[in-house]
Amino acid sequence: MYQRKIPEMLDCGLAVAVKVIGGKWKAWILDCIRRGVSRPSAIHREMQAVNARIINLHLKELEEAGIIYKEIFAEVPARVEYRLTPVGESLLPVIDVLEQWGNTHKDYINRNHADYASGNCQFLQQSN
Amino acid sequence: MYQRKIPEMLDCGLAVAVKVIGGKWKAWILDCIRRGVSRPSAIHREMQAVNARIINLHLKELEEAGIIYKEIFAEVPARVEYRLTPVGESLLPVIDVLEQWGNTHKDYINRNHADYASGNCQFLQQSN
DNA sequence: CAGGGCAGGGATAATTTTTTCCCTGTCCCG
DNA sequence: CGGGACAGGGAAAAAATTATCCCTGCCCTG
Repeated sequence: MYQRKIPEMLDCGLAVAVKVIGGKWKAWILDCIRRGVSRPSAIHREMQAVNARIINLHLKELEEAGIIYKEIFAEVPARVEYRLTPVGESLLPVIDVLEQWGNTHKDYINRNHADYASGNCQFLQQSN
Repeated sequence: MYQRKIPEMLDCGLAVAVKVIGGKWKAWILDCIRRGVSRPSAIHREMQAVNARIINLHLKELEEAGIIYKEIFAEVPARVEYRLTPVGESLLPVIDVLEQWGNTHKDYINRNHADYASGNCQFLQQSN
């Protein structure tokens, strides 16, 4: 693990939530697990675009946070499945809220971004 | 502005939402503005811990996304106030949900993190 | 035995974000 | 005029995150 040089402020609820869900692929991973795509190799297949190494790192972070946990079957060969902890379950509706807000406003935001770049933003005050 | 080398995937609502709210200090800034701390210098005072330069960068990003806009009063000396756009307003309940989830679970998460580090995590399977 | 799926991680690089430092102006007050 | 509040940004660094490459083992199948 990487040793932080600047301490985090995890006393604020928002900071904690963003920390947990804010990783680049965390939400996607959680969505996989929620849908039952729970084995590492399955998740890797599902997320072709993302390097397996990184998915593992994110999985570990989610595990450290207590959002998911690992079930290791004493089979041969050993099988691993990730599952949501209760707190992980409680995160799902939050993700849904984010997802829904994003879907509702993503066009606006992307358009605004483009307009801002070209100076056409509706909120840009004219300098007269 | 920094020129991205890897394109973003902003078709997913969740990615957009995280992008908007995920910056290190964005939510804090939005909270300031929501509470009426709307002038740059006032925000800087409120967020002593954070360098003014960064706050400005975040403000610009929020502005580009169309979450806030700048009102420049033609006074002398020029006065600036940031305000939430309608879409920015619509983000507030989302932030509240995040904040509330975080506050409810931050102790668990911090504890779990510590336990995980010391091998005491309730979800850690024992290797027998 | 050769090859492949599976779980996992070290070392290192690339990219992105955050931070620091310091500069430009304008204005007001004393 | 000197000092300070105000709005803003360039340049470069440090820090953090994400990405790439390649390795270890175990097992199974052919």
